[in-house]
This record gives sequence, structure tokens and C-alpha cells, in this order.
Amino acid sequence: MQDQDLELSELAKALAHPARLRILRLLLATPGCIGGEIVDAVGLAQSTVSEHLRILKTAGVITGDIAGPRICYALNPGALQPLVAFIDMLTPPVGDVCGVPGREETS
Amino acid sequence: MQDQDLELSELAKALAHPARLRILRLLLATPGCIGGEIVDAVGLAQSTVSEHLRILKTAGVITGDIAGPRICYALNPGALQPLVAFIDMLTPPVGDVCGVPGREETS
DNA sequence: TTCGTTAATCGTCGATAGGCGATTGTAAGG
DNA sequence: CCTTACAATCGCCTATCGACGATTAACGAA
Repeated sequence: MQDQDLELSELAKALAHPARLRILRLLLATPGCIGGEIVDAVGLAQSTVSEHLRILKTAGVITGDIAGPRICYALNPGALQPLVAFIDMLTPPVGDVCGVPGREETS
Repeated sequence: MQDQDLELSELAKALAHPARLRILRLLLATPGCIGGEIVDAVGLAQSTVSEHLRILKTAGVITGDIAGPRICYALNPGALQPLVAFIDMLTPPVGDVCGVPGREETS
């Protein structure tokens, strides 16, 4: 049961960096395939961005399809479901009526 | 808008370690207040566990109330909601009918 | 084939995280 | 008061992360 902790922590680690979150936002906002635009958008060196992309790809959060000389990155949202399931498991208190019930935050 | 990336990454970082996930599971399974039981459960040194608890507390994921010589730790599930919201934002493709639609997993 | 573009990889560096034992602080009990 | 138990903090060390420039690899176009 706790064996999943490894997998879950890897998943969380993939999200544990602002640059990677930014990349995910960017991929969400960009329907088509983009390559080096990511580098320009996050404002980091090409090698650094490539490393972040590798981490995201390894975690399964994104996919990378070769499209000629460049690469088409796309979100793979399903990969994060286990993490959501874990957090959900911690969050039974407030009503699980429908979707996001406690949006107003318990504060 | 992207300012939240910092906050979200901090939140994800709090979950990015197996020992901390184990602690959260333990707190979920233990209704009452436990103190040093955590140390015994995770199998790490007391100082190490204390550090993990500090990280979780700093992230707001748990709370710690002083109860005499020991401390009563409890989950604070609401703190993770922003993270869930972010992941949800990445996951619109499949029906957003009601909360957790893809519970059966896409695969 | 040669050239230009794009992405991945390599090597290096400083910063951070994770682990531990030892120490300190605090609060109940004798 | 002193002692005991628990948790937090303090060095200290190792391992990993994040960033970079430079290099290499792959592909399309000329």
C-alpha cells in the first residue's frame, strides 16, 4: 500500500518547481505543437529547459513526439490522477458532493 | 498569475517525499493526537521526523497543537486545494461534468 | 553533401535537501 | 527544587537539484 508513496512522491517532485509549473501552463495555453518557444517563455537556458522537460516527460506528465527537427510536447493529464486521488483521500471532511466543494476554503 | 507558481511548487514540494506522504497517511488513519508514534512508524530518527513535520507544517498541510509535553498533529486538507485546482485546470479534456469524472482512469 | 536549426547530453559549479547524533527547551511528575 | 519524557534545534555530512555553457545528435533545406 505504501509502495505507492514512491510513485506519488515522484509525481509531486515533478510539480515541485516553478519553472515546470510554468511549462505546464504554457503547454495548456498552446494548443498546437511548440518547441523552443518554451525556452523563450520561461527565460532559462536551453539546456535547463530541456532538463525540466525531461523530468516532466520521465514523470509521465507530458509527452514528446518528434516532429521533424523540433519536438511536439503535449500534456498528459491522466498521469497526475494518482496524486489527485491521494489528496482527495486526505480530504473527506468537507462534502464530496460534487467536484470542488470546499472552494471557499475552511481558512 | 504565474505568481502562484511559487506557492504551488512549495505545496508540491511538501508532498515530494515518501516519508512525508507516509506521515500524512498515518495522520489520516489516526483520529486522535499522536506525537512520537510517528517517529516509530516511519522508522527514521526523531530529528529527521521532526524536520519533515516542520516542512509539512510550514506548507500548511498539517497543524500542530501543543498538548502538554507532546504535540497533537492533525491534517489540514484545505491547504492542498490550490494544488488540486491546478491539476484540475490541466485536465479539462475529459468531461468536467461533476468533480471527479475520470475516476475509472483513462487507461 | 553541406549548412542551419533544434533538442538532448555532458561537465561543472553552487545551492538545497535529507539524514544523523547530540544538544537544548519545555512541561509534567516526583 | 530535580528528574524525566518529548519535541525542536543545532552542527555536520552526503546526495541530489538547478542552472549554465559547450558539445553532440538529428533532421530539413539548399
